[in-house]
Amino acid sequence: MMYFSAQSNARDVKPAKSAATFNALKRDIMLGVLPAGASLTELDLAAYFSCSQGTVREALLQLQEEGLVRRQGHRGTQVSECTEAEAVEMFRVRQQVECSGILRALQMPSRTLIADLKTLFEKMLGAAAAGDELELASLDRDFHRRLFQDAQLPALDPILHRCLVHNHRFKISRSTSPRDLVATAQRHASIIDAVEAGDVGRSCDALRHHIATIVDLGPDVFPDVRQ
Amino acid sequence: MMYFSAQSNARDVKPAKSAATFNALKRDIMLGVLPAGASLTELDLAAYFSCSQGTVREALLQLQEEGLVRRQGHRGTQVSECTEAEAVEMFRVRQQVECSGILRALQMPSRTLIADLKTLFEKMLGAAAAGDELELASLDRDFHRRLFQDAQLPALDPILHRCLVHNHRFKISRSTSPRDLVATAQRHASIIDAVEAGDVGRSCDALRHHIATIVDLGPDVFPDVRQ
DNA sequence: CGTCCGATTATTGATATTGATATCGATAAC
DNA sequence: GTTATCGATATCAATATCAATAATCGGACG
Repeated sequence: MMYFSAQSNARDVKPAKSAATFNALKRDIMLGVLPAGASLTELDLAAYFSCSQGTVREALLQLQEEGLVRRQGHRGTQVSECTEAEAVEMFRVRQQVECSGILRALQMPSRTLIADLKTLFEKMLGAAAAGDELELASLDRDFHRRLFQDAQLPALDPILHRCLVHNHRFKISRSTSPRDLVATAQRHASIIDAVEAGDVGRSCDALRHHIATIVDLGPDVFPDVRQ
Repeated sequence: MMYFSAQSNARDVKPAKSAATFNALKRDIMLGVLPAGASLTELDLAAYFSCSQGTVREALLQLQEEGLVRRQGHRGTQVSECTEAEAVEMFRVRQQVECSGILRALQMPSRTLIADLKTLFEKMLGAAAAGDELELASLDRDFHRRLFQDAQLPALDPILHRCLVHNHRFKISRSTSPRDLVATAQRHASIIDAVEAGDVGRSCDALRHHIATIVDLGPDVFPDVRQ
């Protein structure tokens, strides 16, 4: 007999019901099950997810914060578009923000940085081996945000997160066939190596190259990177 | 006798009650009345603004989306910090995003762009003359976002808005004395001139210089701009 | 046949109430 | 004296209900 809750996973301190709605919608939008432009009404979602309108609204507000939906008062909520032009600009923002971040992070990295990155790297390899592209993207966000966390620029984190979500959505929308997810995960190794070595220049270069080569956007987007 | 509502101000098409709470809190945070780190509890705010907890929550979620507060489940809501390092990085993001934006905008500007910018410019001069630094900042956001609107990159707009809000908050926090607001407003004239002339290169340069010289952050932040 | 006005409906906005969770201090056991 | 447990309080989360608003459709009128 068990007198204690089996679900006391220390991870995921957010067992909220709105989170379940949020995650389900996010998944469907990221995978294209809900196409851009699709209308979402609060009461329909509430009925579908067996929760109240307020809970749905909270989930929709979070989705809006990640740029996945667009809410207009009294005119409904629509799934946002995901264009290449926007993806390009977000990749550029990422390059700028993440490279500035790694410069700051390496000046005083937290003691667990390397270990945390390696743990996430292992999980990414696992997700890639399992063919779970969505989980791989989520772990990739965790990886880049963990690295940026040591930059001590918390106000920039939501911006970075937004770019990461849009980039992943764009990448998944472009993946016609089962890509080589393992190679995608493996691409983080050089970043970890450079950070572990404490080499600021090499870390910045590795990160810059990593971001520039996530998807092939043509030679004009990142002129300084030869792919 | 009045047969029509006197409050039918065409402006502010969002007469929502949560907006009033949002605006009041935003004002107090921007002006430093609510200092960084201050705790905000939903029920206290609901009592103060004579509305319900849900309404307050909606306002707080909007504030979080603008980066003015930080919400932690069951641990309250705190006013966020506003550091110089973050402001610097956000200025850099702005330079990147707005300059890319103006390049796209000038390829197919909407017919009302120039007129809209000039209208906002006049309003900025008015707010500056009235000494209303907060209104001037709000109009400055409208100006830059109107310009960016023609870039057709809607997913980037929330990022730009967030940077603008943080930059304005930082600038106001730094303004010890009544600054020369008129000069600040006047600084937008050269951008309008270049855009009206349709000169892409000059527009981009004007915008880049404008952003780099909003506040004096030292020579290392924007090395390519001689102030 | 087209246009304007009004009722209908769909949708979000607001409120009050109840429930869940975390934090902190007091108390008792060791 | 230290630690562990329990309970009180503060706070957020969720639900149900009602109100306000905007889009839509159809008929009357010109």
